[in-house]
Parts: sequence; structure tokens; C-alpha cells
Amino acid sequence: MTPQVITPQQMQQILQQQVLSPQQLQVLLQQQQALMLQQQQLQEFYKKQQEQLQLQLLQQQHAGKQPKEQQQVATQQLAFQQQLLQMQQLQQQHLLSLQRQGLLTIQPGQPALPLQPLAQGMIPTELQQLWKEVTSAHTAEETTGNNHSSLDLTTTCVSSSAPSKTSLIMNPHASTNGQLSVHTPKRESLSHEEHPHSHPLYGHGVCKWPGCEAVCEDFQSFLKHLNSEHALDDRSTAQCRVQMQVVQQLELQLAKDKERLQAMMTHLHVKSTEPKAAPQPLNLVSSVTLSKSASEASPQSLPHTPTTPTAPITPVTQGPSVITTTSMHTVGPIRRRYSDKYNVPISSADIAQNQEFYKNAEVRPPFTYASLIRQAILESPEKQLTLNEIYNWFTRMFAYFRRNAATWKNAVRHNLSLHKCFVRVENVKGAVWTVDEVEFQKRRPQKISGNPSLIKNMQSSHAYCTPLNAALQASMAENSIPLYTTASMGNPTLGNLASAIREELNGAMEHTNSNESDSSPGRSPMQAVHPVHVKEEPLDPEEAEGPLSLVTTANHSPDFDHDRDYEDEPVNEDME
DNA sequence: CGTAACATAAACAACT
DNA sequence: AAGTTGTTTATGTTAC
Repeated sequence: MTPQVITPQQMQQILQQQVLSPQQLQVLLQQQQALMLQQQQLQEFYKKQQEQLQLQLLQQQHAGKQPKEQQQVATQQLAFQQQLLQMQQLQQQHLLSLQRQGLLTIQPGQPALPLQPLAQGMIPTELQQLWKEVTSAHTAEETTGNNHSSLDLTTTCVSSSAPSKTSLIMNPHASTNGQLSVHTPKRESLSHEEHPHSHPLYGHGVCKWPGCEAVCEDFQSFLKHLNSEHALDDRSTAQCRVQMQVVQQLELQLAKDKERLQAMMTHLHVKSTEPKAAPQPLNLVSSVTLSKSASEASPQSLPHTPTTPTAPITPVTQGPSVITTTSMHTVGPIRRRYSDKYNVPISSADIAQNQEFYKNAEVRPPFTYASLIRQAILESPEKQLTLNEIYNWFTRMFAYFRRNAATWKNAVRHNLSLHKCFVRVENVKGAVWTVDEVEFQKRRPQKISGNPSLIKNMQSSHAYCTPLNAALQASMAENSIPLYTTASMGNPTLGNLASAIREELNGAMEHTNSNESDSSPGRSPMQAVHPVHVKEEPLDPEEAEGPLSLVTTANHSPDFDHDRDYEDEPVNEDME
């Protein structure tokens, strides 16, 4: 199983050279919309057929179930399914073409993970750089009215959260399918070519910048507004980023719906025409470049093999199970080395979400050893693990750590010893390691480079604002905290985004809290263990400091079976 | 450029 | 004796 992942480098390439180009973004959006339309047509078509079938079945029943008629129905069904498949193949071709253009970065069934670095992996400065490029290109083309429809997408997206009666027929969880065809992209694109005064961010006298909706009497005033209100600043940059993620979200949604369709057809016994057994991996490279050890460890992972079985994680299909695999202890800092540029902070939700991915793909997790160790310990029922149990957690949860055992085990031990936040507790049978949460939080780096005040304002409001707004605001606020694309969950889209964002925001708050409270007293009393061996520490005067909220907020997803088989089945560690 | 955080390697001791 | 566990030192990388 060769993980199909985009290397960070590729991501950046894509980001810098392709995705963010206004023209290409436009193309992407158009195609996206076209796809959505297709999807809807497909579904409607499907629905009709379904109704017909049912009708016929009913008639048959009344007529007394003659085998002949049943045969007829069967053939009809087959024909129908073939049609469906044809359409789907069309769609797939479309997707493939998108990929070839570098515009589409995901595949149905593709892991969510590779996407995240794409969106998240931009540090503010990079983003600004990119944004500069975009805006310069944008202004250059503004007169020709070229790029467009970002908000269309947004609105489309929003509307998609309404339940679709179409999909309800087959799947109560289906929520987005039929609703996406709000626009006819062709018309829009045409009008853009022809009317220099049309602008993707301007429509119906309103600025369509996400979250803006300022009324602009004419195009001129709109331009003025655009330049004044949406100039290059942190906010706009963040909003742009959010928009990217909205797009990604939609892509994921599409992938998911396709898969759903697949399942539906499968359910209806369409085994004959076996469509796509495996989603074609796009020409992604497994991210072996994440570290040198990884590259030497897995020399086999080469791209260009579209035959590779499906990517290990398909959170798209996995539903909530993927997410619930970890309680939401906020994972700490992220690894910096090698690829840190491309994956800035990732929340615990990320770790949870991508668990399936890391379990199977030999990709180096972007988290620090300390974070992982802590995660392992916190996941345990007793909040304590022996060294060996920690090892086992590593190997169980991360394919990457099934190699080079000597190296990373040493690192684990080293981290355990080095960091004050890990406390060794003598037990009846040996010693276990626990986490001093306060220490851990203390240790967390100041990842928030943006304006913390904004975040604060955010917190009060984020809970109830619309998901998209939440996304925007959150992104505005964080600047360095990613909104990850929620690729999983049965009923995804914005709701998930919202929760994801909430999660992120909490993370953000934690960051700020821990920063701010660095000088404030109040240590968490939660340390119930009795460290036998206390590490010498400088005993800073400000040592007493404890963001209590950190501890309490670290509990987002209670419905997690903590120790589902986590008890150390001896894992095959070094399998090299 | 200095510093902090991190990864990695390795020496070494204590223990099993 | 060999492996495990834990501590410590050293060095290099990266971000800030």
C-alpha cells in the first residue's frame, strides 16, 4: 500500500503556481459547479429511475410476480445502472482532467490529510506573498473581469446544507447532493468574458466577498469598496484561505457523494458493471520527503501508479468513526522540522481525523514526539502508560513508527526524560509515565502570531454564528491556526467545518491563554499522581501558573472508546 | 545573529 | 550477558 500523498513541496508548488492563480481558480470553480450540476442531474435521474422501478415492482406484485416481468425489471435496472455509470465515468474523467491541470487536489476516497497541509501549510508570510501575487494578477485582470464566482461557491455551499429530498430517499444522511445546482456556471462565465463590469465578487449590487455583503450602488463604488475594505491584510488573507478551504470542502463533498452513489448502486445489486474499484490516485507522491529517514525507509513508495489500491484513509466513507477515535486532547505543538512550513499547527482534531491515515500510511506524523507521547498517555484509561505501552501506541497508531524503531524509541525515551511535562510514577509493577498537563501547556510555543485580541472576540461569537462565518472569523482570528478541511463525518460540510473551527478556536484560545497566563498564578490541581522522581527544574518564580481552562476544554469528544484494543498487543515493531 | 524548540545520535547507568 | 529503561550530553535544523 503506497500512500498517495502530496509532498509538501508539491503542495506548495500547486499553491503557488496553480491553485491561487485567479484564472485557474476560476476554472476550478466553474468546473466545480459544473460537476455539482452533473451530480445533481445524476441524482435526479437516479431518483426518477428509482421511482419507476418501485412503481413497476408494485405493479408486478399486483400482477402476481411473473418471472418474466421480473426479468424485465432486472434488465431495466441494469440499463439504468449502466447509464449511471456512464455519467459517473464522465465525472471521473472530469475530475481527472482537473487533476491534470493541477486544479484538483483530491480524489474520491482520497485521504483528507494531504489536503490539509495544502490549506494549512501556509504561514502568514507565505500567504501574504501568495496573496500579493494573486492580487496583482487580479488587478491586472480586473478590467477584463476574469476571475469570479468565489462567493457563488459560498452561497452554493451554504444552501447545500439544506436537506435534499432527493437524497433523503436513499439515505437519510444525505444532505447536500441535490441542492448544489443553484447556478448555471456557463452563463456566468460567459457573462464575465463579455462584461468587463461584472466581477465575481460583485453581484446584485452587493459585495460578494465572503462575509461582507456590503451594498455597492455601482461597479465603481464596488471597486472602491473592494480596494478599501478588502485590501491585502491579515483579514483578507485569512478569508482567502478560508475560501480555498471552502472549495476544498466542496471537493470533498463531491467525492463523498460520489462514493455514496456508488454505495447506493452497490446496494441495488449492481455488481456487474463494477465501476471504479479504487479511486484513482492522482499523481501524488507519497510524502516520503517528510524526513530523510522516511525516504530511506520507504523507497518503494513511488507515484505514478494509478493502480494502487485506494488510499489508506478514506475518511469520506468512514463517517464519524474516524473522528471519534481519539478524545480531543489537544495535541500540542507540531513538528517543525523538514516540513513544518507546510503544516503549521494541527489540532487534536487533526490527529484524530487523520488517524486512519497515519495508521496505514507511512507518513511521518507532523506532531512532535512530546505531543504524541502525551496523546498516547491521555488516551489511556488511566492516563498513564509504561514505556512499552507508549511504544505500542506509537506503532499501533502510526505506520511510520513501525520502522526505525531504535531511532524513534530512543527519541521517545529522550523526550520522556527531557520534558518536565512527563512524570514518571512508580507503580506496583514498574513505572508508568503520566502527563503534567500544566507543564505541557506551559511548554507550548506561541503559535499564535496573529492578533490574539481578535481571537478573544471570536470566542464569544463563534459558537453560534453560521459555520461559514465562523470559518471566516476563525481564520481571521487565527492566522496561523488552520481550519482543516473536514473530510470525514457522515454529514459533513459546514457543520463539520464549524465544529472543526470551534476545535481550532479552542486550540487558539488555549494558545493565547497559556501565553497570557504565563505570569498568572493558579496551578491546576489535577495532578493526582505522586511523582517519585521529580525532574530537576530551574524552579522559575513564575512556575506556578496554570491555565485551568486548558485542562477542562480538552474534552471535546467524550464518546470515544478510549482503549479500544489499545492494550498492547505486541506490535511488530521493526519490520525492516 | 541569538535563542528556543525540536530531532537525532549516542554514551552511560541502573535494572530486569 | 543481554536487553530494557531512563538520563544526559552533543549536535544539527528550523523558526522566530
